[in-house]
Amino acid sequence: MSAPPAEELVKQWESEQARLRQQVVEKDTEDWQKTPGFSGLERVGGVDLSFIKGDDVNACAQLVVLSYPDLEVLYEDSQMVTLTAPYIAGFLAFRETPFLLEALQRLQRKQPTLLPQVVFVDGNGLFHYREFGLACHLGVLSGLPCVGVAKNLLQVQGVNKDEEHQSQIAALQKGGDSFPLTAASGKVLGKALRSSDKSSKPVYVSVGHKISLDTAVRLTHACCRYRVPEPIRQFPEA
DNA sequence: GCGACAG
DNA sequence: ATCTTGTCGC
Repeated sequence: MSAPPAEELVKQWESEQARLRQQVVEKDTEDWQKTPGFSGLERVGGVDLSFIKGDDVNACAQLVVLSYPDLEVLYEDSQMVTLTAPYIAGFLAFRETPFLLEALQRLQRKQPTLLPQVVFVDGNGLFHYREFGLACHLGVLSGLPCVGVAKNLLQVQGVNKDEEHQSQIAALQKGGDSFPLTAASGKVLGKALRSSDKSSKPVYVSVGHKISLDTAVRLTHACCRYRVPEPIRQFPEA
């Protein structure tokens, strides 16, 4: 048997994204999201896959749950996994989601009361070529509210890393300041957020699932001690 | 040929 | 993603 050509795979993945895209909920669905201080929010999660050296097949899938607002570790899980799908920009979810979901399912089985009320994901949500990045994918498949936080700008739908963008970054004065990432269509796909007073390089926040963009940005800022939100900043060692 | 390319 | 040391500044 021969492996399916990459082109065929990509077509298949595109249609899968289009199908799941319809299930994304782009607004606040939880009570805690609607309060100024997120009252009722007690657990925030983060997921990530980390690699070693030049090995792009074996990775460590990690899930951490922190208390809110103290951001103390309540739960952590690390599992070595073997990846099957290649990394193709725009299709990160097909490579990582299965293992992130497994981690959430292990938690649900062992300590369901520790399930996070929102999950931070390394990568984009709606800020994506087809408005369905990793954070949306994981959100829809898990049913949990998810927030996408990317450390680098994906140049997509007319959003460019040009001089205008650079000057908007320069105008972010303090932690919490942000500016919208607007697609050619006019839709705001995400926001560039200065996540702390000390970091001049912003993070790129977008809706994953079951949360509004403004709430996602506000929550991200509330979870940042440094540039990257605590739940996805640094994970325990493998 | 050159630039872009979440993780 | 990951490889890597020092260095400059507060």
